Amino acid sequence: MTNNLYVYNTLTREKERFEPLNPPFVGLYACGPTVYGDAHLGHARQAITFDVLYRYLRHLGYKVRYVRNITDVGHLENDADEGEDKILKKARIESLEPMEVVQHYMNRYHENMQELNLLQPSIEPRASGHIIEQQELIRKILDAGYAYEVNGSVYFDVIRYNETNHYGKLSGRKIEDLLSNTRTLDGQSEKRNALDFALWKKADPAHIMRWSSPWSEGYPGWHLECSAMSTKYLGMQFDIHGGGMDLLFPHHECEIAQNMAGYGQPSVKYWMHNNMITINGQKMGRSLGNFITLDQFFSGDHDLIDRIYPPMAIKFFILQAHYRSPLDFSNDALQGSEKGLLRLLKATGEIDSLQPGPTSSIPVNDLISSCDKAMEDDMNTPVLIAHLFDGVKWINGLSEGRHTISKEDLVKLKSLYHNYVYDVLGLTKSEAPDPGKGITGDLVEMILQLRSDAKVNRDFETADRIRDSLTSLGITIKDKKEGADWEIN
RNA sequence: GGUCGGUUUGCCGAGUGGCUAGGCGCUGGUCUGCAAAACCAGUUACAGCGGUUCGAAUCCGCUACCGACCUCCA
Repeated sequence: MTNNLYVYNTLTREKERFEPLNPPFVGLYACGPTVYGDAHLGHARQAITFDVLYRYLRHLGYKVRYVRNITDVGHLENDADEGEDKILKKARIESLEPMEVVQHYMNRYHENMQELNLLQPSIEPRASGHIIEQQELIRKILDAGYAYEVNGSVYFDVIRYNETNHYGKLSGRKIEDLLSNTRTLDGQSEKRNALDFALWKKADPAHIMRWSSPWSEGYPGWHLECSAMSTKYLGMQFDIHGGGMDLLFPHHECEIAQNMAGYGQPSVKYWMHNNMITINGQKMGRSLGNFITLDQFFSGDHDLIDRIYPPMAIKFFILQAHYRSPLDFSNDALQGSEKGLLRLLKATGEIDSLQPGPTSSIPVNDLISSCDKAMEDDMNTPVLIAHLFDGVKWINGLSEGRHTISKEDLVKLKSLYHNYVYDVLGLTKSEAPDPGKGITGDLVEMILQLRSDAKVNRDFETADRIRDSLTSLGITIKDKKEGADWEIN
């Protein structure tokens, strides 16, 4: 199988030709959420980025196993030996069993992902279900001499590892710099070095989430689950590992170290990272408290949001920026995206009703190759979308008889839009609550019929009065040739 | 402080040496009883200074400003 796909590999900081280890199979692992709160716009970007990659690889003909984990064990609030597990904290605040918290937010996450029309991953492993695998990896790392046990906790020996490997090769750091910049935190006495990170933590008496192990009753370290689960489901070596840029260091750096130490080989061929979403120029994040959840977008229930934004508008907004660029949230930008999306979807739907002619007045093949090239160039969705908009002008022109298209080209054009708009980008017509049903809809239809009658009688005064009244009620009339359409604002 | 990245037209956002990115907005037009919607057209910017080059938003240097990571974070 051949392709011309190039992806930016964080490891080499270059765009590299994508060549799977075992074609036609592709292993894709993406870091999913820690389920202790509602998903926000940043989660959407991560999920959308790798959903499009998954869809695109499938479109190219690969058989992809897409693994996206759910972190349900919880991490500590900071890297010291104290702090509180986030899920535990949430459970305490909400008076729930930790697994109730996990289940609740996991369900909500899945709902949001479905609303964004994302495909379900092939496997969605949970950290809590892979304690044994994680312990086995700890055993391997201990046996290899890259970890040590202290008081029932096991730590990764970064200094030792760095003697034969480069700790920091993914994030472009040198261990000397890291050492000189490490902050002194309390409670690090157990570690030989501040850079060392936990593989297993002994649980203090108040810690509810705990499992038995050869070292202590405790819980796995913060970076271990991804190493253990990616290996279990994708093998010792796999093609792509993705996640948000904020996971680059230390999370992914630690993963690399764990895999090298435990399995003796690098696990990932291409590391891909999506950039952050910013709000007023600053990263949107849970720890910064400046995030807007997806449900808040969908319901319009947030001070910074002017109105309701349907899931597809959010998705299109994200796709109109390249995944490696930061993307700044604003109401204007979001509203612009929504309008553009409607235009694109409308034209895409119109292709089905186009009639072919003897010849084409538009270069369909050029459009196809431009679209293909955009995606091949590190999944450049904004450029792809720009080309699709060029085609929208043509489609409209075809509808209005300003252009002609051959039968052969029409088939190509149709499959181009279906492939990219629906299959690869995963856009759908927004499933807005249909106002055309129920008594409200019937009433509006009845009123519009009265107006229509008035128009036929050239009683425009009455017709306009009806329109003005409806407008003041927040109902917009859209007169068309076939009759009036309407929508509630 | 260290490392990395960014500064593009009213807004969002592509683009890496010469050719209009695109979307939204705005302006004009077509259609329509009028308006809206829809469609069409127009809307040429690249932080500052210096350098390389026949030619730079695009390469190099400096300055200013912004951000990310360095602690959990998509």
